[in-house]
Amino acid sequence: MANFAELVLPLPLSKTLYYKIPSQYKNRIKEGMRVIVDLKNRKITGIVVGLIDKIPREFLKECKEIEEVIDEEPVVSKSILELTRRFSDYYIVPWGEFIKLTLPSSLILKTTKKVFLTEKAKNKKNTQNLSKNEKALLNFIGNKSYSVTFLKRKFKDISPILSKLSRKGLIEIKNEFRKIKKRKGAKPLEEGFYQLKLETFIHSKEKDKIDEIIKSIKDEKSSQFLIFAPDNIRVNLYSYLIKETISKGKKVLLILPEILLVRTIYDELKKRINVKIGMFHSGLTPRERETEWFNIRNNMYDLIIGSRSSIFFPIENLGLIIVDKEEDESYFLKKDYPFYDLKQIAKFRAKIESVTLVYGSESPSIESYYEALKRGGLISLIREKRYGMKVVINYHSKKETKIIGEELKKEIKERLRKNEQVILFVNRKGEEEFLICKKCGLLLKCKNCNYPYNIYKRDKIVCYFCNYILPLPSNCPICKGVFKRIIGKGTGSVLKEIQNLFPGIKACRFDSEAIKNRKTETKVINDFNKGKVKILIGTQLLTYYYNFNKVSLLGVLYPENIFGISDYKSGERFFQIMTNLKKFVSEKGTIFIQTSFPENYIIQILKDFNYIKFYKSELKFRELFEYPPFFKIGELIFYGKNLRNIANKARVFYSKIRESSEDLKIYEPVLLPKIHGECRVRILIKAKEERIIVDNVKKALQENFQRNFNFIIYA
DNA sequence: AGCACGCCGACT
DNA sequence: GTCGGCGTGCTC
Repeated sequence: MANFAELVLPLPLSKTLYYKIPSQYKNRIKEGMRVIVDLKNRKITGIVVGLIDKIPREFLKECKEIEEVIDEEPVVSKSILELTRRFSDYYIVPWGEFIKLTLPSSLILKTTKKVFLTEKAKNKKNTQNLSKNEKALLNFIGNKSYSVTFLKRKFKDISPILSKLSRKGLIEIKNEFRKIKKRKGAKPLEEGFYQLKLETFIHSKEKDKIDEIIKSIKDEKSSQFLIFAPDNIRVNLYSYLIKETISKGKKVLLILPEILLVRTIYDELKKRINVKIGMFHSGLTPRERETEWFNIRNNMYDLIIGSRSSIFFPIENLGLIIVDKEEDESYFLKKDYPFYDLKQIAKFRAKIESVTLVYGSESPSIESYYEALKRGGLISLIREKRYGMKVVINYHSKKETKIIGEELKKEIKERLRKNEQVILFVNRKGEEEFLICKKCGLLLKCKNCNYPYNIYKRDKIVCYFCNYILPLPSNCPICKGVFKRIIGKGTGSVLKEIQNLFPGIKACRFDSEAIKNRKTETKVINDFNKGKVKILIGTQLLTYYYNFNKVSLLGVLYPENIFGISDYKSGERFFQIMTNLKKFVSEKGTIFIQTSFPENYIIQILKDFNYIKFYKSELKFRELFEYPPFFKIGELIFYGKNLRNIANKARVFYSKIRESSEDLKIYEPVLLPKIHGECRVRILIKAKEERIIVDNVKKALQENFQRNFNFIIYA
């Protein structure tokens, strides 16, 4: 029986720590269970990752006892332990931080600081010569206890009072857990047999190819496939694959990039497959998440449809993982700490659990297509049917103040005359209005994020990045010049212009700002499909929808906002958006692209909308400029409040990694715009192999850099 | 992360 | 003179 437990803590701490197992827990404790331990005088939740008899001698005397074992059953499965361990090592993220990602946040117990009166204070000893405020606080607390944060909110400037009272021994501040909940989720359903509805929508030609996938699932191989097919064909294939997998007694995880798609595909598959389907996305409340998490762990579902975080679900006996719309940027998580690439994790998991991995897309990322061609597993079901669709490329001068040019106006007018509908695509939401100084040309930007301020409610300015709001300044802070308003190019501005151009015609915005809930969403969709709304002005949000009327004109405004930015992926991104938008255009319809850069190669490629052609030209570009898939790029971002600190770290790291003898290209540290008031410094490292980047970054980081950086690889 | 220890500016 | 700012370092 083990005497010690090796624990991982949800902290940016790269080591595991040892704790003694009290005898009453020795029988019960297992790897993957949560425990409560004392760490430097505070209580935290740890995860057991190992049970051992002996620990290194030097730890013996500082080794404390585990205070409580929370779980009856492990919350982190063996394979998730393995997955997170390998992955945290790979991405240089503390193991505990990664395990934390896999659990519903409510399972990581948090302590709050609570204030109690000591016996001394209760007996009114030493309370005579206290200040008015101190007396008031003691009276307020009385026999109860309050959290420090609550008191801070209730009374102002309370910190000095608390520390004084505490020094006088009149109050005590203790760490206490919020209620420990031991929920187990719903009970699993009784074993039942589900009747699989058989459908015959798969053509024999396609069937041959997908039989390979079925075989891989059956043989428990971790092979990887890419299904290159339009939306409807992919969904058909998925439902076939899902049925086949489930009929072999295995489970399926289907990952989609957006909540909305999760709901849509859930509804769609529910109609087709008669099995227990679980749905999980970021729209669930914490309580719902926890329940669903336990339901999944308790084997309630055969198919789980979810967003990104689903990749960490404790699904046993998994046979198939599908990542749909694999090209979607949101799978590359660069917003919160730690950064990670969902597809990378899916690959690790597929390997560890011998699961077949399927990517699906109608416009695959260059990297995935390249890999599928090279390593096999490409299933191409794009029918090169000639569309009668017309692509018009129209020059629109940058100096032009009108958003809708004359030509486009004519086109729209023509459709309206025929009582046809129009979709206009703009890549910005809202009604942007910036402030520019007439005299010195200063564009007013947010001090936290460096994002230009927008005018808000006539007399205020707002940063749409961090929601920082300020009163509208009357003069330029630098030269005291007068501000001029610059109208932006968001959906709101387009709507206004459309309303001026075509009075009496009903037009509507379709972006995350205009579509705040499902009610407005369905209303807009219905109004459009019934023909009440003639012109729909939407952002990229449109690409996640299937259920719109086809239109005879799709207007694309300012596409250079997408392909024009200096990012090796921007061309690909634009082609993908256009592929997604194409589905809204009727066979005889027109795609009208209004741009200041009509000669750009990506615009020219749109003329015949051929993925293979696009792929070939893009691949050549990637090769020439040493971008993925030929070269991998490691991105390391140091962040923190104090720029001097971060700059130091970045400098030390930079000089260290430059000493490495390997074939690396290292780019000098660059200052990035602030996010949430934090400074960021970025260093890029290029090499042919991921491994070379990882190893060298690790070597250069060493122990002194345990936190305050994010690392991710573009592969 | 959060808590302790340690060294410099404004104050009862 | 002290209080308290946050920079640095450690946690079994």
